[in-house]
Amino acid sequence: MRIVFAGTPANAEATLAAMVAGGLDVVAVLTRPDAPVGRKRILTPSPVALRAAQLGIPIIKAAKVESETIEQIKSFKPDLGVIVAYGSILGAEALEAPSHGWVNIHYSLLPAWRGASPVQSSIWAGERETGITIFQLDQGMDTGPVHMQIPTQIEPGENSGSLLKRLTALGISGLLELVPRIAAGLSIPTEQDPKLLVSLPTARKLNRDLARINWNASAREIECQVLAMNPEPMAWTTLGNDSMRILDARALGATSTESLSQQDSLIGSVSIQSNKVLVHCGNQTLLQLLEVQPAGKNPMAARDWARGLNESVIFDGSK
RNA sequence: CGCGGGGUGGAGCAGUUCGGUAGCUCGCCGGGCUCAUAACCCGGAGGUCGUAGGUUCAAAUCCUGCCCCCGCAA
Repeated sequence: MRIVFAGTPANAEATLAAMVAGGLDVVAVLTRPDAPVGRKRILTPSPVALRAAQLGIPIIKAAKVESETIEQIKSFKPDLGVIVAYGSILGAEALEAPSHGWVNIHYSLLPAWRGASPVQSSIWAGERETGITIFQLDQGMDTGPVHMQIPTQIEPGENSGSLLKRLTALGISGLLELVPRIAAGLSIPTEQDPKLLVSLPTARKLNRDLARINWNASAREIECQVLAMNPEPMAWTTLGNDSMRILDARALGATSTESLSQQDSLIGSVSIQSNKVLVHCGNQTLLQLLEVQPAGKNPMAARDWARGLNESVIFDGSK
């Protein structure tokens, strides 16, 4: 099987590397163009582009897959396309470029959480199980027929970064198993339930506004939000004029609000109890901060942050 | 030249405005108290205050150059 691989970020890069290491014949790589990165806006190739270059695989860089790009793809005479977080939609013509079409590794159990942010969305929703789905790409948004799925538990306290790593590994093992079956014509994908495709929520693309913490929510809801947003775009709140990122936090059991003073029970107020940094959230719940990052500082343990405080602190309560 | 914050013993901070030989909360080491402890008490080690130069009797503190880290924005 001559395979064209499309992808852009780190998890796609890991998948590409594993495919090659696993003996798959990747004849070309499609990735997004170099993009400015960081404060200095240094033009940087995507992780996939860097890996492909290292592996000596021809690279096609394109932001949109249009006629010229499609011709380039076709010139490699691919049998199958594999796409992982490429970052752009493939039209009908592009879908037909490889003779067996494209398969996509999606990081949820479709039809749940189709869309741009399946990993974050499932954590934010507080779900306990997720997984990977490898499906035949069609023109819809993650609506194609499913080749295989591998479920996995979401561990307590697991954030999007670590979950994505695990799902990437699952996707790789699934793909390495699936490709030979596709080549042999043995994998017959099953259609997704059309009713569920419509009724289940989609995983919308996250942005900074969605990552802002509303302390009126319950501690458990905020915990899920914090874990979902880590590492991107990272949950945050404000303290006066400065922003502060919350990297890790846990909702406490419902029992510990009693010892708080009146003032400490204001929404968003921070108090210290037996070495725990607690924020009073909505519905009489408490969130224990574990790791934070004030603007301009490096990430630090919440305890360390609290140590340097001179006065009582109240986060801005709502948006 | 996008905007902004910051570099002070292992950690997080104060001190810089109005120069005068380093402080707080922890951690660490030793000892004590305790049934016990992340609690408490006593003692101790550890810092050329990012770096280079300048001003001064004297610089963490004032002036200049440089390096590094980070938030926002993109």
